[in-house]
Amino acid sequence: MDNQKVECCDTVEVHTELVKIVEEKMPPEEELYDLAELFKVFGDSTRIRILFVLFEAEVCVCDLAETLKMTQSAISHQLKILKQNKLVKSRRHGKSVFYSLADGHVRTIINQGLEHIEED
Amino acid sequence: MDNQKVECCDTVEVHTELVKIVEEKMPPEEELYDLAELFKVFGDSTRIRILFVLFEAEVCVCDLAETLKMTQSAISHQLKILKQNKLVKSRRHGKSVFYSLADGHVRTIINQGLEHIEED
DNA sequence: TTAACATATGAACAGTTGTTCATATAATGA
DNA sequence: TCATTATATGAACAACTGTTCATATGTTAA
Repeated sequence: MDNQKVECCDTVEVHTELVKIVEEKMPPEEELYDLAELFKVFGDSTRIRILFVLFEAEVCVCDLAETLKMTQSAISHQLKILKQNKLVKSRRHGKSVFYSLADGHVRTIINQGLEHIEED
Repeated sequence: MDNQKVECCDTVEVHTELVKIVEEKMPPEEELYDLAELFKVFGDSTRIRILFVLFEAEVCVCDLAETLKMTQSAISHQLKILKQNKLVKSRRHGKSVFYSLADGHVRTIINQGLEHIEED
């Protein structure tokens, strides 16, 4: 099978090879969806800012609201999304609920993102 | 300044310390916006699937469309977004335009994401 | 030039998202 | 119990996003 000489886009047979390779390596549909869902969570600057605060300390909701100059409700809604996606965890102490980072992936992912945008 | 005994949310003074620390470490507004913008690009399963194909090979638009079973137009629109954010680069060869990954951060970011969602 | 093929793009539409507002739930102390 | 404080949440609304459709641009060969 000499697929070097094949020109693009008017062929029928040769691309089946690419399709086969891709189908082997591509994660299943559900995993792709979850992956996109995860990155969607990082794709909002309010949530990014919340994560940056949590890089520094374990913080309660109203302190987050005050620090980021946003309403308690807006912060609370976003914290829910962060928690659903296991990027933060929470702990109740009296009337307050304290949030902190769930694991190290959060830092790694954000740092890789920063490296990318700082590149040029 | 004994800020250990301070209870949450009814204080005025002590939180200024947190605010100060956060303001020091938090990237500037524009950078946060760009960072969120970058992750937004990863936050769509069509674009994720395009990137997974490009992990395997340099591919032209119509092959991407065929492989992913989507219209050429839809793929083209998404490639534009990927290119604007410097995740892919392109090269024209005759009538076709071949796309490939722009740099290694793409793989790293996606792999970190996969690790996170596969964790539990 | 003209026809045919490959890709890019603008407009439109439906579906999604983030914030606000009002209100509910939860914990504490009097 | 009741009032107060802290947090969570549902509904509504405006803003944004991804796909489709029609069409434009770009390249090649005849």
